[in-house]
Amino acid sequence: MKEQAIEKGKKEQIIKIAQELFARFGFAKTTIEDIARSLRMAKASIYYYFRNKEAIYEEVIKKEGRITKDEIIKAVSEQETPQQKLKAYILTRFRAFKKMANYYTAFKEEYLKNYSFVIEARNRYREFELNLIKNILNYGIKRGEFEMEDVDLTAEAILTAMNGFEYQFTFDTPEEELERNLDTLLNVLFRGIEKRKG
Amino acid sequence: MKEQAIEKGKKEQIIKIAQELFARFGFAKTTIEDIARSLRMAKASIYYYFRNKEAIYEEVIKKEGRITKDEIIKAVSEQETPQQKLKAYILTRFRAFKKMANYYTAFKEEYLKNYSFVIEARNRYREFELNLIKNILNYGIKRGEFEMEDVDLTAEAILTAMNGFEYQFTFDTPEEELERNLDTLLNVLFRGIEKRKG
Amino acid sequence: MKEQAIEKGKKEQIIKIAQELFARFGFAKTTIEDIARSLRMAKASIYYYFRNKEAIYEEVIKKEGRITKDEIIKAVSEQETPQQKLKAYILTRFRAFKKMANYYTAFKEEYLKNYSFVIEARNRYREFELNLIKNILNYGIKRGEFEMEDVDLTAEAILTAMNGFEYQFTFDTPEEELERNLDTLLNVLFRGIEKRKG
Amino acid sequence: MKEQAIEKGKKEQIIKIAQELFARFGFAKTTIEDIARSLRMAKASIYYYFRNKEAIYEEVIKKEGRITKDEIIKAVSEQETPQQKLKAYILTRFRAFKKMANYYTAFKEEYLKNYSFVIEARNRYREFELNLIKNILNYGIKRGEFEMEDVDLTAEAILTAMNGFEYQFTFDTPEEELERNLDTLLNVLFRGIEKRKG
DNA sequence: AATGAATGAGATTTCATTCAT
DNA sequence: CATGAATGAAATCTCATTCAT
Repeated sequence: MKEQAIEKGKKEQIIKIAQELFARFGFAKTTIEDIARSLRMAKASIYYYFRNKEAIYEEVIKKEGRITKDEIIKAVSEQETPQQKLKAYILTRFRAFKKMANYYTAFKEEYLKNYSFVIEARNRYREFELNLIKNILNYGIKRGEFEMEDVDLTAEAILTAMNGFEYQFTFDTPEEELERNLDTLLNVLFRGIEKRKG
Repeated sequence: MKEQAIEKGKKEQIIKIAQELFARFGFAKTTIEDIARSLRMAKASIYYYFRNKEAIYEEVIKKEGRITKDEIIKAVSEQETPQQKLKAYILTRFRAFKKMANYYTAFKEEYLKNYSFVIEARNRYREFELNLIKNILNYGIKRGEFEMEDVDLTAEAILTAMNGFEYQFTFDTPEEELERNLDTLLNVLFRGIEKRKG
Repeated sequence: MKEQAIEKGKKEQIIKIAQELFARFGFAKTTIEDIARSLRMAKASIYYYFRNKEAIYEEVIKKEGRITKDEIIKAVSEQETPQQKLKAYILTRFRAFKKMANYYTAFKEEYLKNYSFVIEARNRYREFELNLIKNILNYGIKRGEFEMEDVDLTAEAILTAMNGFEYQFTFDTPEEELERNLDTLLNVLFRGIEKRKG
Repeated sequence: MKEQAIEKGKKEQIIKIAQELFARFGFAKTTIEDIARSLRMAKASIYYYFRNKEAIYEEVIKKEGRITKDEIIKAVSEQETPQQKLKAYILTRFRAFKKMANYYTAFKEEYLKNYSFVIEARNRYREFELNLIKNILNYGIKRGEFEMEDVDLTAEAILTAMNGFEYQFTFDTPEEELERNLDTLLNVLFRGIEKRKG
């Protein structure tokens, strides 16, 4: 039972720390030195495990993507009604992104988009989310709870709105405020704001 | 009638170019050299007009904030119904952000938030938007077109959803697709997705 | 009358020092730091004048090529007989290469041949020398002093032999020894080593 | 009968690979990692067999020197006439150097000359060659085939010319072209280029 | 008002070498 | 024997900033 067992591998440690630092300071402003210092390693040692800075970033992005998806799938499947599923999806997504800041940021910063793995990740993720939402909507329609003209377009519109949520989290909005906000949003989503005639 | 009149001031030119470059490559990845080269100036000359790189950024942010607000106010006031006003607001905001990428990005990147002027700008802008939305909602209620439990919360929820739109634009979604998407979003916003019983 | 007048330009100074250092330690073993220190400049200042290390090397090679050719042309044209011309060519070439070690080395080291400018330089130079030798040989033939089966092949053979001279200089053979050696070589070149029958 | 018997010793394997790599990329540009990777060994394992990089190089040089000399001696002794011996010497030397690039390069690169074993090798080799040539020349004189004023100087001149041949091989001249070139060179060497009066 | 020149500080990366196992 | 891991030292290169003119 070595210490490594606890340390779960230097490579993972590096990814873990890098994840935090990239999230806090961005890719360009996080230095290899920063990462090494955080781990009490020599700068050169990082290069034993990773080809270069970009390679670390790639791993971070992939890891965050994997976890984000897993968490969302789990949370959604645990819910019964389509309304609850939608809420679980949004909330989990929000909480995930809060932890997975890099994943999110990678899709934003123009210069990061030069990296092909960023584009791929972003496309795959969009596909994943769109499918998830469509599934929930169809499930709701089958259960007679939802009705809408075009499922695909509605899914896209919802995804768009959801992306607004990520925006919020960058500012450390307290969890409670967010949940309240989310409820209102869902209310609007389910019932609209227009007066129901008759 | 100096040449400056035509050139509308070197300072403004610098801001203009910086705006573009920051938008494209981010603050950290845009160099003073880049800015100078684009203007066919010497790097050192930039420092005649600006204390440092950060100062240029500050001006860019302020300018973008001013313009964004102006454009939104104008577009909203030109519309008649609250629905139209909301649509105009979202669309204008979207188009503005497309041009004012820095304004938007500044609010995202963690390390940029160390700059106090970024925080201030972001707070002021949030206030501005929240007020605008509330005004539209109240206007809709007064006209008997909208109904909702809590105007403040609904305004926040809408703002949140709107932020999702900014997210989209980073990926050069074609305008037509966006407008269609917006219509669906507005439809959901106005009428919800839940089946109307009876 | 500025100091620069005497200093004949920092760029040239850098080339001059780099030329010496590259000659002494080779391209790989000469550092930018070495060059900067020799000039009492900051390392970064070198980069003000040159894009990178390779760019300095390129200039050094070009300069040495230019000077080498000029010196050879001058020396050869000052001589009257073809024998004297050949001797002048070889001797000047030798002395030039002694000073222009980089030019010579560039053609040797395998990894330097990755640089296209090295290949170009080497080809251009070979062409130059081959033409020069052919001209001298033809001149000798016209004057009735030389005879040979094939001028082109002979020129190539002589060039090959001449390249042997470069080899010597790397070991700081004293000039007098070399001149004596050269005379013997020329003697062999002119008269051969085979016994003349009859 | 261990596996080592087949592998003829790890040490020799290392030398063999190092020989190739040094030849291709030069001493400075060949890394221990390169050598290890080529052998599918760990970098650290190299240090079990060799004190340091320089020690590998020393062995490479020594090995190449040994083989080069052996091959030359063998080739020369197999020929009958002094002319044939000279040709055999030059051709074998050329072919040897083609394979033994390090041996040759070591004598060139300034910074390698800091290593005493390089200087020694080079001196011993020069002595070896000079003696060989002198022997051939004397043999030719005894047989009444050669005549020359000073055997020692002529030997040095020939050696010098021979060195030109090494220069060629760096550029992958095809064998056939080289042999043709060599014949012309030998022709000049034997009979000179001056017109034979009478 | 403008800039050429220069630089300090720091970033990424490379590599020979060591050491514990 | 062999090697995974680690690192010091150094190399290349970048860039915001300063300064003299």
